[in-house]
Amino acid sequence: MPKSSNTLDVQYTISELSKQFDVTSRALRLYEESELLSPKRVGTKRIYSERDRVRLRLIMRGKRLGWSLSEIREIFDIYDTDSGEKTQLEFFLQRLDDRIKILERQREDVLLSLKDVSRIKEDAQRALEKIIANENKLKSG
Amino acid sequence: MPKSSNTLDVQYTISELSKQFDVTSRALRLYEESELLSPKRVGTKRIYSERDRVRLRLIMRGKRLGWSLSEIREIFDIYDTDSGEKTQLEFFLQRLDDRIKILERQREDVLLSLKDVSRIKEDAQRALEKIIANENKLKSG
DNA sequence: AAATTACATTACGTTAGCGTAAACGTCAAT
DNA sequence: ATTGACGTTTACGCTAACGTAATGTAATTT
Repeated sequence: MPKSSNTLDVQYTISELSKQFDVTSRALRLYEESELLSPKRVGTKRIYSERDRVRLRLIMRGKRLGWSLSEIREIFDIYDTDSGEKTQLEFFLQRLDDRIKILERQREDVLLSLKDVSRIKEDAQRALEKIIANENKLKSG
Repeated sequence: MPKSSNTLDVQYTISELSKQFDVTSRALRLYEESELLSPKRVGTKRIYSERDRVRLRLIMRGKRLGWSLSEIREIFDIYDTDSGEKTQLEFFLQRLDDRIKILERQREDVLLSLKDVSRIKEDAQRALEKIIANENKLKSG
């Protein structure tokens, strides 16, 4: 029976990954130092797995939402905790609830901002149309 | 005829405002230096208006979404631009579209994160319930 | 009068998140 | 054998967004 791995055995070099996500290798090394990524080594060279790629996507998402690296790590810790014990699970659930609250706040904030900005845009568009209409009037008149 | 002002003539001291929004006065002074707030002075003391309060709320919202002070200022600039000219209006609309794109990206990111975290929470809850069920079994058995 | 309170300015300190060399190793292609 | 392309570590530099004195002033309170 061949060794079957459910996680695809794809590999990436540091430059491949940095191109894919448009980050510098410096950043990738920092994320590793911050324990967000954990590439294997072949000699001295870093080899990133599919798992690392998935995590990097989550890192970038977190960054777009303004989270710090340590906040992102907290979330990864939650993902990883093997929660066999009851007390650990309860603590774990508490932290999840905290995160959800923050996310819901962010959702609200985004929606409000979108609303504001869209309103301004409509105003501006109307103003622009007025100017254009006026220009046409002058031409034809 | 008395001078009527549509904007309420409420006033706030720096400490009032900092308590209301739970920020330090140092931060408020920094926001002023960054041209996000523009309190009047009575002697040397800062007097904040209702407009400042509204802006501070927007600042805090922006911060929760991870925006830098200069990004927030960009938005305020958009709010403020008096767009009488066509070219200015067009430029203005372009920047609004940029903002909207970023916001929509953020909205998507928040929703994806909420989805992820909620799934993890459900898993954890199921695991916890299993443990509790097992405890009860042991007690009654 | 003395002390407290609330504000002000000035300026140095701190942390996060990288950017940017410098100096070196490794391997394939010319 | 040399040149590039790609990788490594080490380490100093930089900006943003405040924190944190230190010191001063003006108005109240005791």
